[in-house]
Amino acid sequence: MVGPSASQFRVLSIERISESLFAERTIRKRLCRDYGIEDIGDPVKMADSLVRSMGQVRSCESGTEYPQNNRTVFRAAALALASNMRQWSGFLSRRSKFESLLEQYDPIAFSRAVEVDSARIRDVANCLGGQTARGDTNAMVMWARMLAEVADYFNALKELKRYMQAGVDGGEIVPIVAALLGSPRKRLEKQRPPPSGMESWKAPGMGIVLASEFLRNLHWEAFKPDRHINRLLGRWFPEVVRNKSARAEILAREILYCESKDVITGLKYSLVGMAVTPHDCNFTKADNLVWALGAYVEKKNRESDEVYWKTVAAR
DNA sequence: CTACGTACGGGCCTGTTATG
DNA sequence: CATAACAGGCCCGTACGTAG
Repeated sequence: MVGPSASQFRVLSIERISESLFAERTIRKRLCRDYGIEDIGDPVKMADSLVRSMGQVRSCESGTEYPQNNRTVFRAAALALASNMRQWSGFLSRRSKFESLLEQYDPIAFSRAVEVDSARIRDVANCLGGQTARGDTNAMVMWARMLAEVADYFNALKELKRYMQAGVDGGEIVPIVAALLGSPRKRLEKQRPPPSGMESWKAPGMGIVLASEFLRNLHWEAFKPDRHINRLLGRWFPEVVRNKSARAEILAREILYCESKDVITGLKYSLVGMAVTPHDCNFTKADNLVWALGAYVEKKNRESDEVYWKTVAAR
């Protein structure tokens, strides 16, 4: 094996990423505008604000803890779908309208409203905008109908997680559940059927990527394997990608009974992301910052040779 | 044969980036 | 400056593969 000795390995440098995110004036201004954060000069503190503004990391000081009920689940699903292929900052300006159209994320009220009000689906789609608006809206309706039929989806999900946990490393469980919700295989569903009221564990409108976003909205720590993440991690940590490849295949095949390239790739980059996150940083924060770097600074085919990692002693 | 799974390509249709 | 090309995630239909 080439590279650093076995007692050392490379992890993301949150400091370097933060500095690079806010180094250039125009990009700094755009990030401040898009996420409503203050330009206070200190990139590490601004990165914290950015991550907090993305709303997926549980913050200890604010007491905005959501109850573990179907409304919370519907909110997490709807926001994940709302993030699909659209500029988040644009959505934020229409968010309150979106929330009233979705009956404040009450799945029963929303599915009833859709039955009664024939224009509701179109209104939600118009509110979302973008190429996937119709598909995302349809998926939200399916989520609402599904949740209206299930007593306690959140708890069912926790039980599913506990069941899937067997024979799996701690950090691997969230990507596995995301992959399962994205493309559940029949064999697995026979083994672990969905709660009564649901035909399948399939998360409407979501593959492994959006399902990771969904779980993160429920404050499950995850690395969402989207295109920016895959591209940058593949560029920065090619040896880790190679190392995780076999593990991702085993998890897909033996745990999920799935051979899909999409699922294996998604699992692989989730594992890579977690492996290169430093100890003092949670996965969601690292993921949010790498994503922002990919979306705003290190754009596709125009990546710099900046070093975004550091070498640390083995765990 | 059935049941199930995977690969692949087209469609969606807009904001961003490249090209004339 | 206007126009063309592309990116991005998911769904669907089709073709094909494998196990029982």
